Amino acid sequence: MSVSLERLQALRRQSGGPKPASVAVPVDPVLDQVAKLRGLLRVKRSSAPRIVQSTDRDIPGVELVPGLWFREQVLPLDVSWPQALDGTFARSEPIPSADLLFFDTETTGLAGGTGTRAFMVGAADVTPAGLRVRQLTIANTAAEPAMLETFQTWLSPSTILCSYNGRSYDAPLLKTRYRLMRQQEPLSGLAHVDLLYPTRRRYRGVFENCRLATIERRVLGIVREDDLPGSEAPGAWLGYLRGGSSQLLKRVLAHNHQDVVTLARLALHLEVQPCSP
DNA sequence: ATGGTTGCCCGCAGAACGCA
DNA sequence: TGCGTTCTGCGGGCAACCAT
Repeated sequence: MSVSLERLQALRRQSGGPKPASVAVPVDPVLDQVAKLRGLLRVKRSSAPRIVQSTDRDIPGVELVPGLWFREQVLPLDVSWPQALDGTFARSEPIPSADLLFFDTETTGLAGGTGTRAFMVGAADVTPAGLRVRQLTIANTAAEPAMLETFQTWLSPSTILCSYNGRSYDAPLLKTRYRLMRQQEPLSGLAHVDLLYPTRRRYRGVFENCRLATIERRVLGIVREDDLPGSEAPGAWLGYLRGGSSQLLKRVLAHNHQDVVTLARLALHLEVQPCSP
């Protein structure tokens, strides 16, 4: 269960009980953000966010608009983040941490082009409270424009995208989807640090390959439990679309969550352990 | 002055590699 | 499996250096 959900449910419990009229309920940042996102998506209904019940079709998080699910978690940082990363490892200028947005998509396939769509977008950024991980999942194809629109609100002109092979895969894919949805494409103007290349420079010939899963296991010591391979993600989503269980989709969500967390940790690692010249 | 060798830079083409 | 990026190797051009 997500941290956000627990907080939502706690608030719900609070609201259900008797409370003095004079006591002001503090603004919950998650609910506040959901309200803002709904405003941006021009959702008119004023009902409270739909609270997830425990059924087999559940997707963790809050349903922003029909078919678009949003989940946010804030993870405490186990290390202190510098104000800026020395960009040497990526052959770039110093990278302000506040501008970094680690992101990863889960898609319906590898083929690229117009036939492949992203059904999940995960992003992580460093906040004073910790590493904030936000994820969007669509439960039907009609929700894709709303997902793209929401993701765009996470970007600003100073955003520095950070991904693993995202320059070649995720970003072009998203750009295509924005164009197909007739939305303004927000990615092209942004700086983009792709950790694949500095990782290769640093670890080529050291490990069997430079896949993200290999690097996180061998370098960061992360061992994933019950991880769903990326190749099974399209099937998990399509199975859900056809009325199947959300069990596999939840594992995709966990996989995507771990991916963006790993990106953040890898960036910090490469900053400390720069590539060979 | 001339010719040969060496090293560097640049552009190009193909290979390698990652993504789900 | 397709795609985009980076890396790598290669060859050409050029300058510097040295020997004759």
